[in-house]
Amino acid sequence: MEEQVSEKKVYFTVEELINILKPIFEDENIAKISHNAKFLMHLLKNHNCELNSIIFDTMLADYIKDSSFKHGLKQQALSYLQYDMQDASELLGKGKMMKTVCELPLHDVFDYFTNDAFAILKLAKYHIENLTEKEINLFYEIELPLTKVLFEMERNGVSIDTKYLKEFSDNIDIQIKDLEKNIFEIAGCEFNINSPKQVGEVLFEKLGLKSKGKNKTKTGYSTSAEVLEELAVEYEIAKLILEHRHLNKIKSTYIDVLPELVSTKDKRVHTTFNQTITTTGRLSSSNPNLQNIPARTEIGNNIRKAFIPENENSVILAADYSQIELRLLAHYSDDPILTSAFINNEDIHATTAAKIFNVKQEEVTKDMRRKAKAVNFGIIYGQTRYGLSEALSITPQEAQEFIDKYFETYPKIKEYMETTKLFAIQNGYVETLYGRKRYFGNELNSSNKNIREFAQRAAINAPLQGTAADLIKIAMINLNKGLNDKFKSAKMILQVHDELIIEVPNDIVKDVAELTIKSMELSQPLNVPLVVDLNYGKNWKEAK
DNA sequence: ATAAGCACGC
DNA sequence: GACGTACGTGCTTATA
Repeated sequence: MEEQVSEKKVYFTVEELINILKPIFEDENIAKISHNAKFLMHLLKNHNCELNSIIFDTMLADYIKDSSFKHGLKQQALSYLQYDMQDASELLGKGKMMKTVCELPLHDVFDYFTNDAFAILKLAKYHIENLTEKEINLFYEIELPLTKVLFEMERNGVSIDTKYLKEFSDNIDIQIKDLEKNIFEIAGCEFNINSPKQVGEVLFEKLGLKSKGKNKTKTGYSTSAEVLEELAVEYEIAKLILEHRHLNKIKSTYIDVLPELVSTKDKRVHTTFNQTITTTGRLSSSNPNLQNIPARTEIGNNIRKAFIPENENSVILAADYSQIELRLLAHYSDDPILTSAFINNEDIHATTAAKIFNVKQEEVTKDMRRKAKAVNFGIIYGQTRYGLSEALSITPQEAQEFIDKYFETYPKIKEYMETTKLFAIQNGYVETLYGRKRYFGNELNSSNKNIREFAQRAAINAPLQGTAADLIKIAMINLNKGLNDKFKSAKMILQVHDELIIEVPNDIVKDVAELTIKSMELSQPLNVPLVVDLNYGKNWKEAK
């Protein structure tokens, strides 16, 4: 009770600690082993200390070994070493009362730190002994070098036009208020439009609207976009609620949040790219998530105007892979029609449309192309007739006909999918071009049809999505090296799964564009061309 | 704090 | 008869 408020006792400062260790951290001739090196690199860099010569990272190694688990130090120590490590919260407390290590006597934290270090060393040994040659290769050729690239990208951050967002916010506020007024008028009462529960009660009880399809969830009425869209045909209020939801989503998730996250130090927003989260090998982005900035709707797309270069002497350059997963499907299946379509640079959805509708390429209508696009898209995910019927608003029977026709057209794709499933069932995993594995446990043999078929679809998708992830990671490593060597003033700032965003000074934009395409094409590793689309402009929207 | 419902991206 | 596209993050509300 004696250390209630005001004066926190500080036993030592982070600076003191880091300065003692700085000569070691920075010495290139002293190899280091870490758990989550990127986090430590940020911590040290914030105190002007580099972390050089990281030769192993137990978090990355565990992710490579099996992406489906959590990769925390404590979990790993328990499962591989049978160590039950002290939780940080036992030492520091949690919530508001949480202390920093500086507020504890050194000898109290000493045990904790030495235990950590000891566990990391033991785990590194464990992993090095257990990683296969292919996994070691994935580790040293891709994941470990990528850590450094991601670190630099996170530190670069991205410049945000806060003035623009403020105006946008005020503007959208007026529209939201307006919608609100109209909705309340039709409803004949006021309620919280942000509450699905209240929306359901108003629509289905007070107003007695009838939905044709299902409109129930576990807990009550469903007011999902799917349900509201169907209602919107007949009822104005459903349309208004949809619009309200959309505007509110855009405002509360992006417009009002991004400006708050601008760092006072450099006026830029710094995301975290998580390297060990997804089961397929993709990155994820958080705090904020800059991989889900709106793109589909006009209003959402305008958020991208807020992503700008630091000054007018630079541009935002965006480069993305064209149809990378379908190209990988062509590569893996070696299907002659799909492969030749890519080699001849055909419009792939139109080609598919011509085949499944039995018409000539030039007779393909927009609607046929739209349907074929949905089929192509669905194939990558092992989509069922039900999913496709939903996507196209057709019956499952009709959807099945499309799928049958598709496999008739592309028999080698059917074959590839069957082979992949069989491999997964026999081996319990599937893998990417670079040996990244995804395991399935017992799911592929589950007596539960849902679990079983879900796992089968994942087995089909994982090599495609995962290989695409491998490829862009390699491209990022190459590009980063090229930029650091030749174009120091250009900054890689974002990755969105098949797209890279770079901030480039005007005078070198042509050179950097060329380097980017070259880096992403990767000397054409597939039996179909890997094609990169590139554009630049004064903001992210213009770069698309 | 946590769960549920919903919606944004690829 | 219900359930039927992969992978994520994060908002708000409601409940505890």
